[in-house]
Amino acid sequence: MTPAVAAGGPGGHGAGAQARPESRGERKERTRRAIIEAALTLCEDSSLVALSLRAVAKEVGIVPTAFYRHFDSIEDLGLVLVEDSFASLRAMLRDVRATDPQFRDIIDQSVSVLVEHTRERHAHFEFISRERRAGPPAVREAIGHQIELVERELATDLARLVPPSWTGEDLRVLSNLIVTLMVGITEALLSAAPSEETEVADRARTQLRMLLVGGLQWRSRAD
Amino acid sequence: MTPAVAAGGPGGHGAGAQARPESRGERKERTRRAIIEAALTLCEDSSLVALSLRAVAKEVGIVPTAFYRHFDSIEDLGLVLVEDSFASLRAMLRDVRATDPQFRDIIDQSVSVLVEHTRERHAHFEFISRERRAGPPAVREAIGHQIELVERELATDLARLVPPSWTGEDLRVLSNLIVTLMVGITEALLSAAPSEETEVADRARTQLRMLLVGGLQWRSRAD
DNA sequence: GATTTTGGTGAACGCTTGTGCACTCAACCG
DNA sequence: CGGTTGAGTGCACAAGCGTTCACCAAAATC
Repeated sequence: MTPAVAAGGPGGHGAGAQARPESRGERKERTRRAIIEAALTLCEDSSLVALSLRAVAKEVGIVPTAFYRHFDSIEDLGLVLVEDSFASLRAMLRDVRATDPQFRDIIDQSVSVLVEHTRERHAHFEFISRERRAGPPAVREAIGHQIELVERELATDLARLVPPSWTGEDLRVLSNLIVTLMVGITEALLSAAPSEETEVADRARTQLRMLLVGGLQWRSRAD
Repeated sequence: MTPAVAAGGPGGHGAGAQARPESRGERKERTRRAIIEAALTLCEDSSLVALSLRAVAKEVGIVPTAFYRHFDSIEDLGLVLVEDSFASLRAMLRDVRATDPQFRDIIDQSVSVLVEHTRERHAHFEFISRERRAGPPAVREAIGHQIELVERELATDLARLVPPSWTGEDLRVLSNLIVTLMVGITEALLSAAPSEETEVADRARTQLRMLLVGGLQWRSRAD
């Protein structure tokens, strides 16, 4: 028993080897998290579809069969990873929205937040970007669904920034355009060396400005 | 011997079993193509990193070891698939450029060409889209390099369409923006049901218009 | 304190995997 | 015609795979 779930890290926050009992539920949750983290790490340079249950188990330090106490299959695990990753993404969106809305330039702020979160939750963003197209069908679907939700939310946000003449369809088209570009920017950020990072970010700011100028003008001209 | 490379399909174009000799080189090329095609088909619903040499061999109808007569490894095969796929993409770009340049709307034409080629070379475009992020490192790099080349070519094309005040940097930023959007549109097209296809295409046209209006105006305003 | 629950164990199964090696036999070439 | 070449074969191996099953011991429950 007692799996080698190192999980948290070396220090923890209690130096003394106090070793308080730790309930069964806590322990289970701990190895569960360890499995999730191991999977995220291991599939980083391949894909979920190439990830083996045994490799995950070995990384965590449990026997392969113990895996089934937590997940039915790798695909099942994948769906949890989708949720986890989109939790990160939504945390980022919250940060974006939290920036002072009457600040001179929303774009500068948003890109900065994106850069920061991409660096901090690198594995999560890479996971989404990779499995969105290469993952098992169910995972691909789940990711697609989540992105669509984000798109819809952005559309309602945009409604407050554009002329009232815009239709819902117009909003969805622009929203989709922005999300598509943001995905592209994020992917560029992910495969950029640390030194190229600010270069990519600056380019992204310019591009978003180009896009917003066009998006807003396009419609008001067509009225 | 005599592998079961069905390759072409049932009918062929010569009904009589004339069976002319076929040189050794021809035969080798034929199974080589069969391997490439089989790999493209098999990794369609997973990824190169999950593709097994044996599965490819079985699909082609040869014994696993015969694979090595043509490729060193799956990754080696992958690099060939990259070249093949980008041959398709470049054929598309040629078609795009071939559309009458003084035609009223380049965008409408370009999207139509994109839709057509995406349908026709579905497997190639899916391959690029998937392996670009999920493939073996060498494959990812090769794809990234090819996309960068396309980006540069587009930049020189754009130079003839924008005010002469634009710098090379401006051109590259806009080019990158357009390519990023086109990649996004292609991916939307790939995962769209046939019935949604024209809807995605219409949206794409609107988005490209938004983007070009913004891109061109943004710079002339900043002068 | 006795009983049930349950996360983790370890051996075993039937497959698939990549790769090595000795082989065949038809196309090729001198 | 005789010798060489090389695409494809067939077997073998060790390693890895997902999954099964009976089992254990500690936590949880009664």
